Amino acid sequence: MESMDERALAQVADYFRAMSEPQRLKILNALREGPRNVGELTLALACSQANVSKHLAVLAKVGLVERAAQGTSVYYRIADPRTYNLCDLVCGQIAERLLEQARGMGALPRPDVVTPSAIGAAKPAKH
Amino acid sequence: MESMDERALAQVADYFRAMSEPQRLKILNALREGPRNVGELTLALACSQANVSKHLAVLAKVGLVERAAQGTSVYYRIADPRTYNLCDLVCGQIAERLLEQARGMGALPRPDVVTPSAIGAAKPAKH
DNA sequence: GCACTATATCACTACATGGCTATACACGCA
DNA sequence: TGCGTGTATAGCCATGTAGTGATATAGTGC
Repeated sequence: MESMDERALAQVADYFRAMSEPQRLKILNALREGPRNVGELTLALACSQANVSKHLAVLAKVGLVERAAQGTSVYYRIADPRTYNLCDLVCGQIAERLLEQARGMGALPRPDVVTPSAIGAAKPAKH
Repeated sequence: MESMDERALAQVADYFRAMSEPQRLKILNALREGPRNVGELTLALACSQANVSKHLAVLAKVGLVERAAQGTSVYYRIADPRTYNLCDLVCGQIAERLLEQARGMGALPRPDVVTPSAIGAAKPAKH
C-alpha cells in the first residue's frame, strides 16, 4: 500500500465506505446463503424497495455484488466470497477489543451491551 | 455474522466507516513504519493539524489506533497489525476487478487509470 | 396494443461529516 | 507564575448521503 496514488487510495476508501452502512452489511449478510432478488432483500431488510435498490447500486458500483437480470427480477450475488473474510477479520478485532475493555474495567458498563459471542468472537478469553 | 444484532452491526459499520476516508488511510499507512506523533502526521498528510487530530480521534474511537502521551507530544500507533490484512484483502479484490475490466474491454479506457501494481496487487509488496 | 409486476430513478428533507480558522487545554521549562 | 509548544476542541460552512414517496423504465403475459 506504500505506493498507492490518490486514485487507488480513493478506490479503497470507496470500498470501505460501501461497507460502512448497517443496511448494506445486512444485505451482504443476506447474500451469504445465495443470490437474492430485490424483492426478497426488501423483505429481509424491512425497509422501502427504493432504499434497497439504492444500497444495491452502491454495492455494485464498488464491485461487492454482481447483478443478474432474470425475467422481471434482478438477482444479486456476492462477487467475491473473500468479502466475508473482511467481515470476520473486523468482527474478530472488535470482539477482542470489547474483551479487553471488559477486562480493563472488571465488568461491562451495561449488562445489555453487545457480547462477544453476539458478533462471533473466538472464545471468552482468560484473565 | 448471522447472529449479529443491531448494535454489533453498527460497530462493524463504524469500523469500516473509519477506514472510508483517504486521509485516514494515509494516516494508517504512515503508521506502518511505527508510532508517529500528531505533528509528524500533519507534515506527512500536508493538511491542517486540526484535521489530522480529528481523523485520529475517529480512528481511536473505533480502536484502530492507540494513543500514548509522551511529554507534550502524543504518539499514535496501529492497535492491531492485522488491520493491514484488511487493506491487502481489499487491494487484492480491487486489483483483480480492474484486471477483469481491462480484459473485458480489451484495453483500459484511459492509459493513466490506476494500475494493479500501483495499489500493490499481485504481491503484497512490503519493502 | 394493454395491463401487471419488478426494479431503478427522481425530487426532496434531514442529518452526518470533512474541511477550515480560531481558540482552549495540557505539559515542560525558565 | 508565566511562556512556548503540541494537541484537542468549538464554531462554522459546504458537501455527501440515507431515508422517503412518487414516478419512470423494462420485462411478461393477455
